[in-house]
Amino acid sequence: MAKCFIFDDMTSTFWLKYRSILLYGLLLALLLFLLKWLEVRLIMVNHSFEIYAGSIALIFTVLGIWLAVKLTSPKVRTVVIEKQVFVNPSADFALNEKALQVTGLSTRELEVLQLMAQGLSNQQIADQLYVSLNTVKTHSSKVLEKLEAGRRTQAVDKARKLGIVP
Amino acid sequence: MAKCFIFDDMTSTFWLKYRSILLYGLLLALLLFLLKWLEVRLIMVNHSFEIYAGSIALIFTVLGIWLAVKLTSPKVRTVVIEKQVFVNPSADFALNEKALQVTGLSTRELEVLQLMAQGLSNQQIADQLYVSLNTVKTHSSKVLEKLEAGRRTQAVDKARKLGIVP
DNA sequence: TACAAAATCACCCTAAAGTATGAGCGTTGA
DNA sequence: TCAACGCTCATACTTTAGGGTGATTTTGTA
Repeated sequence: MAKCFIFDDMTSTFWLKYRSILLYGLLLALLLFLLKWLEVRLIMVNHSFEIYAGSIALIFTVLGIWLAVKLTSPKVRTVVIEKQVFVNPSADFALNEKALQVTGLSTRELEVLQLMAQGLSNQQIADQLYVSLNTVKTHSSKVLEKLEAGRRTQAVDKARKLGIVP
Repeated sequence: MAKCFIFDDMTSTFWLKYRSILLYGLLLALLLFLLKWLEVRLIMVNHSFEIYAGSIALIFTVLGIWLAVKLTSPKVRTVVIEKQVFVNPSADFALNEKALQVTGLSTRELEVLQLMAQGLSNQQIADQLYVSLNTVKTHSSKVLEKLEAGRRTQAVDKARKLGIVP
C-alpha cells in the first residue's frame, strides 16, 4: 500500500538546502584561523597593515564571488522556438462533428459532399454509390440547400472551412 | 513561415561590460577611502584590529557577491515549448511557387482559379475582375486544361493539393 | 522593332449542374 | 399505428459550365 516517506524527504531537502551554509560556516572558521595567523605574522613582524587588509579584501572578495555563484539560482530564460512544419493537408484532418450536426446533413448527403469535394461529377458519384444520377442530384440539391450554397464549388469551400471535408 | 529566434547569450554588449568595470573602479576607489578612514579611526583610536578586519571582510564579501551577480553571464536553460495551435486553413497558406510554375498557369488564370476555389460562378468572377463572362470562360477553360481537370471542382481540388490555392 | 505570349471578347453548341415537384419504400420513435 | 425522416428515383425545366473556333489588343522581351 501507500507508504509516505515524508520524514526522509524533508531531511534530504534540509541537507540540500543547508549544506551550502554549513560549508560556508566551516570555510569561515578556517578563514578566521588563517586571518589570525596572518595578523600575527604580518602585524607582529612587519606591521604591514596594508598587506593584511589587502589579503582580507582579496580573500573575502573571492569568497563572495564563490558564494554568489554557488548559491544563486540559475537565471532561466525561456526561449520559444517556432519551427515551420509542413503538414500533409489530409493527414491531420479530423471531421468536425459539431459543425456537421449544425448543418443537419444526413450520412448520405455527407458522402455525396465528400465525393463532390474530390471533384467528381454527379454521374461519377452515382456510379460510385450505386445509385441513379437523379438520386445524386436530389442529394446534392439538399447539400447545397443545407450549406446555403448556390454552386457545388461554394458548398465544398464552405464545407472545408467548417472542417467537414479534408 | 519559418521564424527563427536565435538568442545569443554571450553577446552582451561591450558598453555594458565597460560600464560594470567602470562602476567597479569607482566603487573600489570609494572603498579605499572608507578603509583608510576606518584604519585611522579604529587603529589609531581603539587599536581594534578585529573590527577593522571584520569590516573589510564584510565589505569585500558583499562586493564579491555583487560582482559575481553583476558580471556572471546568466545561466541559460533553454526551454522548448510545444504548443498545439489550431491553424486557420488560410492563415498559414504559402503559395507553392514551384508547383505553380509546373502548371504553367498565367497570373490571370491563377486569379480566376482562386476565385473559383472560393465558390464564385463565372459571372461573379467576371464582375469581380471587370471583364466579360466570355473572358472568364476562356480563362477557366485554360485552367481546366492546364490542371488536367474536367470540372472546376476537380481543378480546385488538384490546385489545393498542389498548394496553389488555400 | 518584331515576335510570342497573354489577355480580351464573341458566337455556337453540348454537357453538366441545379431547381421544382411528386412519389414509393423502409426505419424509427412517440 | 402513424407521422417524420431518410433514401431512392423520376420527369421537366432553367441555369451554369465547358469545348471549340476565331479574332483583336496589350505586353513583355529578344
